[in-house]
Amino acid sequence: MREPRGERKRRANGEESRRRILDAAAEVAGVRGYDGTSIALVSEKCGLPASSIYWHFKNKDDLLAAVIERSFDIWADALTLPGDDTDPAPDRVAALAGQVAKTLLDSPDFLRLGLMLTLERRPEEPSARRMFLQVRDTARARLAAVLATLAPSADRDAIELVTTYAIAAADGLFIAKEIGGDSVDLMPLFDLHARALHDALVRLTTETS
Amino acid sequence: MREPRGERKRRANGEESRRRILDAAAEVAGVRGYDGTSIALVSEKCGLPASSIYWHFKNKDDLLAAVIERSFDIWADALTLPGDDTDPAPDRVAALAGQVAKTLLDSPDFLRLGLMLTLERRPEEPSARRMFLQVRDTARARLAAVLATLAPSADRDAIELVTTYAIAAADGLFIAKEIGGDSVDLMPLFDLHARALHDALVRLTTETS
Amino acid sequence: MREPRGERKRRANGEESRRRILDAAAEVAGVRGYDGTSIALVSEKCGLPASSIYWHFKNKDDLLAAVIERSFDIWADALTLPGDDTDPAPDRVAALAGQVAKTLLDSPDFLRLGLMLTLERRPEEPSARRMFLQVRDTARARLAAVLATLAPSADRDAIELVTTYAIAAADGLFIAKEIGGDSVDLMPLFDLHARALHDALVRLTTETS
Amino acid sequence: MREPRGERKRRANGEESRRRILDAAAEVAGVRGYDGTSIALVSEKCGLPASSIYWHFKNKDDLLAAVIERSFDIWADALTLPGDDTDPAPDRVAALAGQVAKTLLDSPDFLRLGLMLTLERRPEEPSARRMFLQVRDTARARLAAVLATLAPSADRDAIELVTTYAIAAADGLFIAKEIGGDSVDLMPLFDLHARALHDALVRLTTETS
DNA sequence: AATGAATGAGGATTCATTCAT
DNA sequence: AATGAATGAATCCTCATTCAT
Repeated sequence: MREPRGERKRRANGEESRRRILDAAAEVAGVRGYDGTSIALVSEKCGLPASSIYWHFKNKDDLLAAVIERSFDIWADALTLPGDDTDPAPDRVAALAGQVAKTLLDSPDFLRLGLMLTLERRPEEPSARRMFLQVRDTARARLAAVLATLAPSADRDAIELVTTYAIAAADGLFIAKEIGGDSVDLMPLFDLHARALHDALVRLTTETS
Repeated sequence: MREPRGERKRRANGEESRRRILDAAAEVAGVRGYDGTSIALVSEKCGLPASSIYWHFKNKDDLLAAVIERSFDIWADALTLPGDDTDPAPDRVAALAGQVAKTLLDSPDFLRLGLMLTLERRPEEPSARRMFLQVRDTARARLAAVLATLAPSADRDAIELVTTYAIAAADGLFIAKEIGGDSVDLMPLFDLHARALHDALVRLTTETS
Repeated sequence: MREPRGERKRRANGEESRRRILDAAAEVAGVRGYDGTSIALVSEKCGLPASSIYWHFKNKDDLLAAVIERSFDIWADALTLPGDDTDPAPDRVAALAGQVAKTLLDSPDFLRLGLMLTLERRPEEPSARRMFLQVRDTARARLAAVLATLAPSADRDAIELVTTYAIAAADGLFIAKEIGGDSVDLMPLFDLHARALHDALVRLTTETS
Repeated sequence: MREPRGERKRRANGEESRRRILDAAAEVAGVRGYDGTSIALVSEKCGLPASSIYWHFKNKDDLLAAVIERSFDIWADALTLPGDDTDPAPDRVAALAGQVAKTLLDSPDFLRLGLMLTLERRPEEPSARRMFLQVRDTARARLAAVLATLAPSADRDAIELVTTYAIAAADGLFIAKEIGGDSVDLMPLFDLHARALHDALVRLTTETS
């Protein structure tokens, strides 16, 4: 009915198309946020028509949730917790903080989109937001476990408090970097942060013992 | 304020309409972000037709910049820096942190919208974003000055570093509160933060002296 | 920003635009039904852009409900019940039936669209459908009242039965005309129908007396 | 039917798939009409992918025509014309009408979809519509033949008139039932209808003789 | 100071259909 | 006999903005 189109219809390849869509969506959403991410923009970036995106994902919400999920996996994979049990605690905290700083610099889309989703509220919570909060909670649990080994005598609530602070400051530093760009050197900031965490853990240990 | 008697139905009044629009826009934008804030939504919330919004503001960008500006003023007014020069430094830092925590809880729209604007990037930077970064810088300068009086011997770069960290962690704690809601008690977190800042200042003083 | 367009933007005239939209929508919907009536088609027919249609009507559903409402009013206005109380009953029934036949031929959009809406079922009942059933019920009540005066001794249920039959056969004859076009002559059919109604009324009167 | 043993999971089977598609399409189209019946909806209902539907049917039009054809066959099979030539005419008409009423209640999809198709007009007439009008004409011819045996002396045109009226009122009563649901009792209505037909036939016979 | 009406561009999503496998 | 993937056109509707009054 319609002319067969000059360029060969490229061989259908679901796996690859899905990846291309996710790549494009991650790139766009990491920069423009939920509302700012239009299907047309993603379509343009990935080279597939908008209707093809809907073959792979139920809707925009579903797409962005998948973006968050994959971004987290990539980020979590990059984050190899350093050091071993024989190292002194301060060094381990500092190394951990440095590692987090590095991965946030390397793959910032996950956190940037996640924070945007976190701050926005809309009538129907996007499942992308729910997904972010969920994976963030996973990461938080892991960090709490690490901190617990560093301050074995501290009680649960205290560990939770420090964990919350640790993540909050990391979020804030990420934002500071987003704002300041090259004028912000994250390394000394994360050093300062690491020292703050260490001191807090020490204080907890002595106070509760 | 300007209404001489309470009983008269107020006639068309530019000042008042402008305020109603700003109120509505602040409410919407603080929750939905830049893209999510549609003129139609603001119009509905404030009861004035969309075209009237355009009588008071050049465009959406202009409106949101005005929102940011006014929100900052309200926030800054609420933030009366406590204590005087004779109090001991640790108390003053803690009081300051507590004050910031309180105002963020009371009028969160300013920071929430600001952070959303900060994280988003679009082809043409909205002047609302520029406005936020500008007033934020003002606040930052003030904080740096306060910290400088608390650590007189520290050099400029060190003060800048601590200032950046102070603001970053405050941002992060604000977000933590947004996520956690009632399950997050900001007070002990800001206590922890205050202690971290104090220790950092002390360290700076001893290191550089 | 965009060039001001050669043809003068015609002077805004809400009342007239609304009418033009309704005219176009009635024309399209009377032929194509609910699903087949696209906003783009209506827009093309009435000369106003689709977005203008949405200024006048909340959505497609709202538009079509308005179409039904207005079509019914037009139809009901055209339907001047004939005869007076001194005429013999058979003549009055026949005249009434003839009148209905004539108006259905003249302004068929109302009934055609209404019947289409009636037959369709969708997850969310369109308010256009609800509107049709409502005005149809009004017409039904009026007819029942007329028939009651023709068979004063008949009981309520009997009148209801004949009313239902009267309307049903009229619907069916309308459809027959739609199918058959010029090959169907409605007049003898409505004569037959009138006689059937008359006989039924007579039977009711004698049976119940 | 063709399955030799009950226990085997049936393998790909064209006949069975075709039936499943038709079942789903009949269900959807009987409720939603031509436009409202999307291939995606049928696909979901029958469990086969959309592309499989296109393997069995040329296009949507072809599918719906097949639905009409099969629905008519089912309906016609259910309609066993009752009575024999020795019964008195009034009884035979009443029995016939009752039979029609019953089958319409039992398998209403055929008529509902058919009437929807009848009322809609589109640029290209769907073959489903053509199919409905065709089978409807078959049914009509059969009814005319029956009526002719009941009024042997009536002329062709008179029989045609009564046939048209008979079908039209049946259509209308079907619609009344669709609208009124349980509040409409078809039996007395079809009784009334049967009597009207009988009287008309009698009148024809006496008038023309 | 305000607003009813209008409007082109773009929003997400679904459509019927095709085609290589 | 069937299907996963793809696709252009069309769907309804909202967008920011303008303009005559």
